[in-house]
Amino acid sequence: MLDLQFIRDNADCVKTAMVNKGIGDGALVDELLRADEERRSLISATQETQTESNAAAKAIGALMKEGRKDEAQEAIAKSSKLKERLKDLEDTQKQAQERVEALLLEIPNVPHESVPVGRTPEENEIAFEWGTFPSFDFEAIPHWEILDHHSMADFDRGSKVTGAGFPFYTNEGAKLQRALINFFLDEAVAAGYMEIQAPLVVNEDSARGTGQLPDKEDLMYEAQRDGLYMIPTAEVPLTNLHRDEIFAEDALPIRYCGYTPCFRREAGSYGKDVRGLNRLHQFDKVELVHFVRPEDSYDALEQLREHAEQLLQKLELPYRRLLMCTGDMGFTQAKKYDLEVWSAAQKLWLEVSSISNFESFQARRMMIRYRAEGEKKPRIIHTLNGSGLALPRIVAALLENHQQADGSILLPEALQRYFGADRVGATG
RNA sequence: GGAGGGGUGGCGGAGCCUGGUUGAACGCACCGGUCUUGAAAACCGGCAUACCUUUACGGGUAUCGUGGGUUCGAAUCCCACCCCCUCCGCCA
Repeated sequence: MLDLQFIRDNADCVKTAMVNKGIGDGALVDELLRADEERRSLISATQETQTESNAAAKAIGALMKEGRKDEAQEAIAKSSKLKERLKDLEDTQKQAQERVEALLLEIPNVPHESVPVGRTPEENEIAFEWGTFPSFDFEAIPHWEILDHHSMADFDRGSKVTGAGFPFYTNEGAKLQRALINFFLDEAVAAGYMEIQAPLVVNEDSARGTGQLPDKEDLMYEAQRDGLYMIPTAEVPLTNLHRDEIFAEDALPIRYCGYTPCFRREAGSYGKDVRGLNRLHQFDKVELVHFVRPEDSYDALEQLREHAEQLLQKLELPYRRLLMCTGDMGFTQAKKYDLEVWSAAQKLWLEVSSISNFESFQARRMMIRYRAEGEKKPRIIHTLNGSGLALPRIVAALLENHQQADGSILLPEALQRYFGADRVGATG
């Protein structure tokens, strides 16, 4: 959420941001400002009455001590009346407060000035492309056929045991998963990230902290009986790790990496482009998270992006980098890149990483702060995260781009020692 | 799952039975100052967070796990929930 004071001072800027993000016409901002004015006047009124009441109670205490019972009784009677008024004021003030908070949660983050204004995915800026498309002297086979051919995954039994979108990985398929996870984690640790193994379910406060709640509850599987949510990404536990904390300045930056399965309901997304590994309810991902000082967050964003791109280059996968336009970047982000790999048989781009700077938007809600050298008041930090990387589509791209005429898949050199062989399906 | 104990400021730790200048003793840590050639010690002072208000200085309100309640007044009494610890049981 945004700083209320910031919205007060920059109402027009926030309205423009909402329009550019395609979230309403900014009328919400005026509504919020009105509600806030009401809230503040109610707070003042309540506090005045409270002051009066506190003073009265103190005076009664003094009278009782001195044994002046009659005077105390008189004061008590007077104070009781005050209390009724206070109760009413407190109730309306609380309502006003809740209203402001609810409205505040509906105001999206303001895009960074470098973000292109646009409404649709077509208006995302293709900022960079790397690698060349493979050329085959045979018909390129889609990854689901390759998986089947080498018995690397079992979708049918996954459907039987759990449901669509929950495949089993088998044989070399399972081993390839493990190889990729280790590769991604080792690369992250070498780049200075601390490895974390996080809980796979989180409570409601955490889901709210990173912005999955309210609004996006359809995204998550829920263990209703216990009030817990299965994580849609490791971003949720890794960022909430420091909820309600105040860092010393020299503790920053903090950089975490974590592997977790991710669970997404993906309600209503059935149809095309969901074949094979394109879109699953459960998938594996290594996530990268940064906690940084505000002045460092845009450098951190580029570092994060650079790290993720390095992984794709080491995997020898042609990819492109998109700078997301205002309309396609989401509610909580200030700036976001997507990395997409080329799927050589499907002949389409698959998103494998999403790298975002949230500035203070998440951290404010989670009250993650730091004390700047020589400053009394703690400041809100900036948070960022990025995938490094999401597995299924990487597997799809590896299989499709690196397939050989003999049906085997030649693995990129960086991955071979993790996989323990130079190719998948060596025996044909 | 059963029985008991406990959650207080950056940390430790009083206060709770017997409600009344207790936002909270005391100690440690930390910051500033005096002293000192320098340091240590000693001494003096400062040292939570959010919000409201004020041009500013300042003033005010709330917060002792969380949320309700009792009361003129709650860290202190009552209820619910969450978390931690010890013992027993069960179990990877």
